[in-house]
Amino acid sequence: MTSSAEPVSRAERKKQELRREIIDAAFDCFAERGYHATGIADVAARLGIGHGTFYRYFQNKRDIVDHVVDDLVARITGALTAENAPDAVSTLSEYREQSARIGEALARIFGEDPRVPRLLLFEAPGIDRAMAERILDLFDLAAALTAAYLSHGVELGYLRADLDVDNTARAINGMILGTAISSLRTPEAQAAQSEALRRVMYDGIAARD
Amino acid sequence: MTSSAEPVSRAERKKQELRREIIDAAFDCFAERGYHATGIADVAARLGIGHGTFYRYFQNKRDIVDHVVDDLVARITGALTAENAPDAVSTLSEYREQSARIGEALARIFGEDPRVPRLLLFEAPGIDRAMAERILDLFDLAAALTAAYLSHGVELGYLRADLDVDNTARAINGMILGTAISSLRTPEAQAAQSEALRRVMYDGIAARD
Amino acid sequence: MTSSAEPVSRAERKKQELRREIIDAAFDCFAERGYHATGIADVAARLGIGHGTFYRYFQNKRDIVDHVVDDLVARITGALTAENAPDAVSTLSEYREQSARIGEALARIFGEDPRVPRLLLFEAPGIDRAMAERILDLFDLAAALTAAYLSHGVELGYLRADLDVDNTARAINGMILGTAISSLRTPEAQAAQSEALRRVMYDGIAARD
Amino acid sequence: MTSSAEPVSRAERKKQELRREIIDAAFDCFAERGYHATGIADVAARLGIGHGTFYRYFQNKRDIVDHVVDDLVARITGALTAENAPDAVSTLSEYREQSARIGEALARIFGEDPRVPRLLLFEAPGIDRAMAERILDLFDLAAALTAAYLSHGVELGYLRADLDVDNTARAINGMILGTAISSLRTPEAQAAQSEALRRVMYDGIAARD
DNA sequence: AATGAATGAGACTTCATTCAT
DNA sequence: CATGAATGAAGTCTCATTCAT
Repeated sequence: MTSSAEPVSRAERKKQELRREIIDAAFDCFAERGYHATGIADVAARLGIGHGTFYRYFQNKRDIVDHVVDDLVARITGALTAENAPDAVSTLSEYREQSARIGEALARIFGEDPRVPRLLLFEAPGIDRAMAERILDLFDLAAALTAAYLSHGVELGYLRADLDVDNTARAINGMILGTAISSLRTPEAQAAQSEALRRVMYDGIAARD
Repeated sequence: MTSSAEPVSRAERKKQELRREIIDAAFDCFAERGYHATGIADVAARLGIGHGTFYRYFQNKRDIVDHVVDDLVARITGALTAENAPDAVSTLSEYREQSARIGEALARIFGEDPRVPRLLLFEAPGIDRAMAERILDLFDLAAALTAAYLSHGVELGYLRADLDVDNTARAINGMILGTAISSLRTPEAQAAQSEALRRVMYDGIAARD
Repeated sequence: MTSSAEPVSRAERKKQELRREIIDAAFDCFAERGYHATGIADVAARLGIGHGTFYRYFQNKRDIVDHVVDDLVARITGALTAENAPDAVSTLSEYREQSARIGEALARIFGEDPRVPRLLLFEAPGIDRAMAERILDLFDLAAALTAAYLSHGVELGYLRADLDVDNTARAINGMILGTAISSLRTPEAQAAQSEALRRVMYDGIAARD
Repeated sequence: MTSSAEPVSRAERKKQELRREIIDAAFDCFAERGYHATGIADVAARLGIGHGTFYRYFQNKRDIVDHVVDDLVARITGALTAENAPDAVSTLSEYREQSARIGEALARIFGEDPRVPRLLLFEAPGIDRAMAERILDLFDLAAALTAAYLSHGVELGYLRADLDVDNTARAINGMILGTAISSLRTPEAQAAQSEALRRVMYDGIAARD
């Protein structure tokens, strides 16, 4: 069987490879110097390609940042949906474990590469109204996801019966957001912050009598 | 006594007035069209002044956005420190009331003018590394402030004795942040979100037996 | 009376002056090197101004060529309508004289500066569909004008009664056009060509018995 | 006898065929969108060939337009020289018939495909100084041709003895040119214009007593 | 003090052409 | 022989900033 008989030719694969490299290089540049301070020439130079080549792969500068964000979103949702489904747990302690796992997954993504939250939270929203909306969409999506987890818990009785799932979901996601932002400066505090987050989340801060 | 004899002359007052108007106009523009999409000419045109005049009041384009942020920060801290001090309360219910008041104050600022959170959270961080740091400074400041409230509560015994005040403060502020961002799209949900926030904050989401 | 009291300030006059200089420089460049081979930088350099200045006076490159054409059209129509009206003549010999005058006026414009026909006939039509239409409009206008002269002659009886004025007008204008094009190469033949043109126009080429 | 033994191999014929198709496609594109707005890729795409292939048949973009013009010129001269020679007529009425035939042939070419005059008169001259000269050469050639017809008529006595053949030739050709241009907008007027043209040409516009 | 005309650095983008496959 | 990926020169246009009036 020759390689030319394969559905994806070597040339095609190489093309996809370069496409990916451009996305990665653009991510590097945008995260490092910011979207507006980055020129197409910078992205191209980082790869050692001509800047005309960039335009063979992406429509324009605005185009690629969408793909960069696509990529990050895929990375995050991939990590989250990997092994955790809302209905995979049935007790509070299982839920705690699950949320710890989720927290760890997020911590890994955000903590290991602070450029991810930097680009998503600090760079992207300022690019454009459209991009700001995309980020807000992401928040909405995350809220819906978290709300599903909460609903499941309310149904099974291990979460408060009177929980306002939607708004509580947003509050919890806000805590995650706060952690992500904090980790931009103090990535070493990640673990403690996750712990504090879960403590608040489950039990609140009020003293119990 | 003539006005010219006063320490602040009429001309000086007028200058300060225009300075303020420029800041306000810049805020309007930046929030409306974004920092990069706004030209100095836009700001000047909004005031009906020549754009050369701008440079008699501010060093450059980058300069003014600092002042705009100064202004917003002052507005927020002013609202917060107005009547609430960490040591003004001594019981849990008083604390709940106080945090409700603070929440209302924040809601007023963020909810009444969504351009405030939009500029602070969506525009500013993407301008510059320096500006991003300023925003992170703000988060740190807010964390310290919140931590002070929590410490006070721990000392007086109405909050958990084992509270990790610093990290918990960041988690709580994250919830506020989440509320602020949500209110960009659904300002009408403000009250419910504040309520949910406080519910999580004090009691968590876990069912009590 | 101070100059500032005048309706047109010195600054305003200077602005109009530069505007005119830019149009002239653009005309020079377009006629010399062609529209597409001319860069805005070339036009600016010819005047010793920054190329950014150009954009203070004209929207873009396409914009100015319209003004250049406006200018040439005004020059031509100005020369034509100066002293000649269709109803100013009443006999054939007067008409011959009038057409000789018109021919001389056109010869002066086209012959003295071959760049005028070059730009109007050789450069402009290839710029754009819109510009080509403009040039065709000019031909239509010229045809209407010539037709008016012919109609007058038919009415007064010194031109053939059965003249197809519209199509004959186009034929005559074609001869003028041919003369203009010929003069691009052999300007010295202008007079002889005009003479031959008028000879054909009035009497045709057929021998008379 | 196999085809490979023939002086022009099948491969060679195929090559010539594609060459011709490229010229035609280029003509289509240039006439449709203009020379400068047409990219080599457009021409190639119209044929479904790779745009690299173009360069195996033509030196460069400038090269092909020369061939396109060659082609059009051949088409026109072919139609003109087909059956009409200056010395084929010997009386005025025969000459009238001959010029009617020539006029019809031109009308067929220009009228049936307005892209021919459009490219020759509106696109080509603006491409280049060299191309403008080529078009002027064409006018000169046409003038010489027409002059030959006129000379013949003068010699045989059916045209005015004192005819300035060269300049009259240019005047007549100008009328043809005017007709061609007019037919860009009103192709339906072709016949009437040709008639008016011939009327002027032979008898002029002046009334006869 | 206010103005806005002038400036030019600099960014994006296109596309004719080359050349390795 | 055909292809199309890569290239970079070149051109258009914007806009922050300066400075003479």
